[in-house]
Amino acid sequence: MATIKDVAAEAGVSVATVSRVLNGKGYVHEETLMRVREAIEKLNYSPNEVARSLFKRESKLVGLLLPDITNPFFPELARGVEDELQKQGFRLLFGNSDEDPEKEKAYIDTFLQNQVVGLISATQAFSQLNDERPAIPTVLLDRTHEGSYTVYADGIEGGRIVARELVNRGSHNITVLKGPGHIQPVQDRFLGAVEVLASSNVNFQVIQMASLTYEEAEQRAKELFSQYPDTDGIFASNDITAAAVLHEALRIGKSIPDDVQIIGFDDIPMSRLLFPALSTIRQPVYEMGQQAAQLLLKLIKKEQVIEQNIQLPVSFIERNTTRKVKRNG
Amino acid sequence: MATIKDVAAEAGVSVATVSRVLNGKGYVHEETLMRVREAIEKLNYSPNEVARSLFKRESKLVGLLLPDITNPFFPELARGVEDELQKQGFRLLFGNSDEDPEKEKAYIDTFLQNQVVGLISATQAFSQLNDERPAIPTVLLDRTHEGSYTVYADGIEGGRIVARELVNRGSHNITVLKGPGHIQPVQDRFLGAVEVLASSNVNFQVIQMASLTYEEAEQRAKELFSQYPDTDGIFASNDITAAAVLHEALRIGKSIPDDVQIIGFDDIPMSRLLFPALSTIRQPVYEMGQQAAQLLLKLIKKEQVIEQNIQLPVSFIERNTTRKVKRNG
DNA sequence: AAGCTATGTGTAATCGGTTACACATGAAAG
DNA sequence: CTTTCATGTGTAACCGATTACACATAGCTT
Repeated sequence: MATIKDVAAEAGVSVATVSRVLNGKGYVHEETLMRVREAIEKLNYSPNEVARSLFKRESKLVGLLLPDITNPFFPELARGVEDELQKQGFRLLFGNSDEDPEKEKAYIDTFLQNQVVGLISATQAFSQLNDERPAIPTVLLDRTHEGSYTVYADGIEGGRIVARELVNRGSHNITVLKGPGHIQPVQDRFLGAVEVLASSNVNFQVIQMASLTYEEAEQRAKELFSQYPDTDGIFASNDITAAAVLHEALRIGKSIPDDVQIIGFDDIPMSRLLFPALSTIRQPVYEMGQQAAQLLLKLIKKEQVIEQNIQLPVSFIERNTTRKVKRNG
Repeated sequence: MATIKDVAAEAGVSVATVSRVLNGKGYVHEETLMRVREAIEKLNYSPNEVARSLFKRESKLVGLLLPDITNPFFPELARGVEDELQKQGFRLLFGNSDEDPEKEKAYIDTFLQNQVVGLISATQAFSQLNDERPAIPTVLLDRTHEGSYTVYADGIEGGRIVARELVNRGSHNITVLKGPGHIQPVQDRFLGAVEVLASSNVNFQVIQMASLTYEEAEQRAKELFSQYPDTDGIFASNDITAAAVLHEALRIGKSIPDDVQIIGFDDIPMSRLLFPALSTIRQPVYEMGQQAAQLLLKLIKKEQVIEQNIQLPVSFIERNTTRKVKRNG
């Protein structure tokens, strides 16, 4: 690899001059400029970003921390972040933490050691790092935390919508599969749903889940149908859970949506491919990633940010696990 | 952030000594060691990886290039790679290229500028960079290229299995949705399937697709059923395509698998959740990622590698889009 | 007693950039 | 004719680590 010295020698100038043309700052004679450009071309030179980072004390890297890219909710998020950062020449250092605080810390440490200019985290553990938060711009994504910059979808409203739709479409006996309480956005969905259910004229019960994995959901779904056989409406907290519930319902011979309506949350790509296609709440995931990246970019450039917390709207996606609503009575 | 100088001052030694304890090489007096450790602890010091990289001329970073993490095939791959590298303290610089040579080049350039020690690429464009291949250890993943280190699944055998299963389970009129020919592993599946079909006593026809996206597949599926209404077996080239075909088949009232059998390829997570659950060829995706990482690690450490090309076996996953095979006639 | 070797530590060069500062030149201003 | 300023370029310090090399000390060997 050619260095700036090689280019300087080739062009017959000093390294300072080469650096000037590289960065387009300071005076450089037109002719010198040409010579340097030719030398760069000839040697196929491109500057060493590491040396640059060292001097500047910041890189063109951003750290992205996710719980698990394998969870179908996250690839779109990551893509939104990446597409937005990439435009500005930033690159992504990326890690899956599995919500394990140890791993989390290890990643953050090495990210910082690599002098990332910013951090985006969609992990719960991260948002709980009260003390010792990294001193660089940080945006929480799909998580919230007092005093942090955050981008998230309106989970409360999402939960309300689910409850309303279930009720409006005729469910009277609703079971909510409640996700782990320590995950804020999941908690919000639950709260929103309960708020509406409590003020509606329906029965409802809650089954607490320790995780939102397919495996646990399969188990809970069995319990659900044996414990509450009269359930005619289910809020599944996320689409993966909903998929498991849907499968179990079909397996035991329920007719969907006639016997039981099911609504998920997230609108991950597979939801439309389920059978029956899953009615769900759509979060604008890709856009959330983009917004987080844009917010981070502003923080990095120390531009003024108007909103510290960006909340994006959710919407109901009607598919075939809910009944058609009757119009005009 | 504290630097090595701060630590040296705190411990009353020179930076060289601190460096020695950091790297555990060279002589350090027991007592000095203690003092330095305490200073490190006290200042909460951790070495600047950028400065290290500059001097050593290599980082602890590996570049990972994917076509699109949003394609459900890739998250597992990425996870396999990451988990394996993470164990050895390597971090991932990651980019989606959309198979766009421009983007591809931009990513590779910046990866190199950041002095990554190795590269893993699952993109087609990359494997076609004949000249000007980066001079650092590189492993192609799910792609092949003469003279490169590669990790991939046995697509030919996978294609054969599909054809055999379709035929053995009673299809006589088979349509193959052939993926784009320039993607080697996709081509292999096709070749394997044709090899078996040609020597079997069945009719078959081929529909060429320009991509393997859901959108195109929806379109082609319509053509398929109108052009070849007698089709009773479909090889869909990947699971996403299979999902589209399956939906279209159900939409026009075909009974699956009685009227038409469908087999996909990849066994992405959604496949088991489709209805009917999709019979497919499973690639050991996570393991492929791991193997690629392990191979790369060996190349980086200049250990001897026995196989330049690692081919992993595929297997048939029987679910409900294929008919049960009759045993003992 | 002189010479070796093992141990322990510091000085300074180095990696490849950026930039403060000094200096030179020529044109314009007074 | 001196002063001033814009333009153009080079020298060298610096970012934060690593490491070659020099040097010092102490214990062994012969």
